[in-house]
Formats: sequence, C-alpha cells, structure tokens
Amino acid sequence: MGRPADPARRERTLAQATDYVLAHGLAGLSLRPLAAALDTSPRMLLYDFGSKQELVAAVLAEARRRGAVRLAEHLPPKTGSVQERLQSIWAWISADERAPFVRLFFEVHADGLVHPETYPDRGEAITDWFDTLGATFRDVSTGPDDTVTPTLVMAVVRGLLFDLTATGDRHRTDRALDRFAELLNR
Amino acid sequence: MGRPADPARRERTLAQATDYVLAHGLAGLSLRPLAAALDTSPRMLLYDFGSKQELVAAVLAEARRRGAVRLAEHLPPKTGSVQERLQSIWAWISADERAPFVRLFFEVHADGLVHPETYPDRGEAITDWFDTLGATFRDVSTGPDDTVTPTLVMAVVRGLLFDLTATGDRHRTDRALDRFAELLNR
DNA sequence: TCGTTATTGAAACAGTCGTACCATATACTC
DNA sequence: GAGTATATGGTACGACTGTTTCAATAACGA
Repeated sequence: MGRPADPARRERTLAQATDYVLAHGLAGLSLRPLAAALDTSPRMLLYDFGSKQELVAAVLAEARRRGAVRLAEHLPPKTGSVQERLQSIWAWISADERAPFVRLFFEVHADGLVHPETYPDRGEAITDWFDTLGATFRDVSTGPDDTVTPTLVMAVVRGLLFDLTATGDRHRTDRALDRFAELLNR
Repeated sequence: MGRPADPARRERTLAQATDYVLAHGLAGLSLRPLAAALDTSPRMLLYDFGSKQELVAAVLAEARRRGAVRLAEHLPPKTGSVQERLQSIWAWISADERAPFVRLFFEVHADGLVHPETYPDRGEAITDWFDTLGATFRDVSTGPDDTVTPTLVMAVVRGLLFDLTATGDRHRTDRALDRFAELLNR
C-alpha cells in the first residue's frame, strides 16, 4: 500500500544522463547543470541514484552496454579478407558518429589512471572486446585461445584512434591502418 | 634601483609544480594543496604565473620538455635490427619509471578531447615524436618523408601502453609488441 | 635614512560543489 | 475519509574553488 514506485523514471533519467555525459564529457560533470538539462533536480538525481558516484557508475555501465550492443550489431562481416574486416572495423569505430563514445572511453581510462580505486575491475572494458575480436581474427591467430593477436589489433586501433582524435589527420591514420592490414596478411 | 627581481624562484616553483603534477595528476589539481606541498602560497603561485591556467600551461610545457630530453638521451641505439630497436623503445617507455609521464600524457589527451580550445596546437605533442622516430625506423620506411610508418609504430606503442596501464598485463602486452616487431621485419 | 621596486601574508569575495534536512504533494489501499 | 509509502521542491550547510584586495616586509641604489 502507499504510492507505487516508478522504476521507469530512474531508467529514463539514466538514459538521458548517459546522453548528456556522452555529449559533455565526464570530467566537469556537475549535478546542477545535469539536472537542469534533464529537466529534473539534483534532489531527484540523488533520490534515484544515492550519490553522484553511483550515478556516474550507472552512466558508465549504460554507456558500455550501448557500445557493446552497437559493436555486436556491426561486427557480422566475418567473410572477406583480413584487410577488409580490419578496415571495416576501423571505419566504423573511427566514424564521427562514434566520437562521443571514443571520447568518453579515453576520459574514463585517464581517470582510472589517477583514481584506480574507483575502477575495481582493472580494465575489464579492455579485455571485454577480446572475445569478440578474437573470434573475428581467428584465422590470423596462432590458436583458439590466442590473446596476442587481438591485443595487437586492438592496440593498433586504439593507438590510431588516439592519434586521430588528437591530430584530426584522417588521411595519415587511414593509411597507417592499411599498412598494418598489409603486414597482418602476409 | 629597488629590490632586484628573482626569476630563479619561478623556475624553482615550476620544477616542483611539475613534479607534483606528475605525481598527483592534472585533473584534480588545486592551488591550495599544490602551494602547501611546495611550501609556498596560492598568492605566490598567481604572482609568478598570473593564473592557474597559465601555471598549468607552463607545467605541461615543462613536462613535455623533460620527456623530449629523456627520449633524446635514450634513443641512440640506431644499430641493431628493427626488432631490437622497437623492443628497446617499448622497454624504455613502458618501464615503471615512465608511468607518471605516461599517465599525464593520457590525461592531457583526454582533457584535450573535452576542451579542444585550451590546446590550440591540435596534437603537436603527437606529431612531435615523428621526426625522431621517423629517423629511427628509416629502413622500414618507404621514403625519407614517410609519415605512415612512424604513425603505425607510435600507434602500436601508444595502444599497448593504453592496454598495459589499464590492465597491468605486462606479459601479454610484451608479447604483442614482439609479434608486431616480427610483422614489421618480414 | 629615504625612495623604489619586488615579494609575501592574511583575509575576504563570489562562486560552485555534493549533499542533508524539512516540508509538501501525490497516488495508492483500506 | 484515514493511513501510508513514494515522489518532489526549496533551502541551507560546510567545504571547496580561483582570484582579489590591502597591507606589510624585504632588498636594493642613492
């Protein structure tokens, strides 16, 4: 008895908050501007999430969930040469539409380096992708549980993403990926 | 006439402030704790640097200067195979002693993604290294002004650094670099 | 000693931050 | 209607932020 709880509100707020963080970044996040943009109040944010830290944790989990879904949706092209698959992944992840996600990705990593205690899973977001990518590049792996190849592939992708986001030089980074694809194939 | 200026004080403070930022990170930097650790006052920091933003800019310039010097000191091994040179660079940059510098590196990059206006040079710190590294890997380059090879090499190094700092898995990242060295040599 | 310039301390200002407190409103069962 | 649990608004607290203001001190040349 009493007024029924409305769990949908928290979910709706979480979705909007994730949009906001993807758009504005994590570093300067503040409850009052966030609440204003979401047409709610700091009071309600704390009511639903308990504290800012828990809100941020929920937002990051949601962002990672979204990223995983989008990646899974896109990955399918298992046919084709190694180059084609690599270029396909690069084209997708480096597209402008993914920029907010990539930005948050780097921001979280940097924050984790300064405050490791906040992220008890020690880079789970990194190794997460290995299962998916390991399957995609199985034919250039040395074995079914080869972790080195996906590590290298992801390093190239992240390293070039780093370069691209810092310099904006798409031509040079695209060509560097092509070069890597060549090397992998021989 | 009048009391003579003491430019050495600013330099001394800058050096100490750089140490402090390398140790504590850039994100949560605050004048009062910084001043306390440096045995000075916020008043003097602003007196010497004008504003916090200018102080940070000076610290970042100093940090980059230090990094460039250390890199130049280390690079010499131009002899030896491509693998040896690559592994030498990786061993040096991924060593624990470089961790504070690497951390600041990632932190600045992330901050630059959120506040591009603060960094008008659009990733000059990135392309900086190309001249040096381009010379080091000239024999695997396609030409004297080949930018693709150094781009790829640095991408692998940064990408693996990202992985290593996030997961702490040195064995896997070391082996991934070896694999890349193999690929590069064939 | 006096004038001048550099340096420094203490305090305050105006703002933002996360959060807690208190009241009130809303929606339901009985 | 009463009773009850959820959902809000408003407000204020205490701690922080970068920066400014005002006054005092220190080191020099004359």
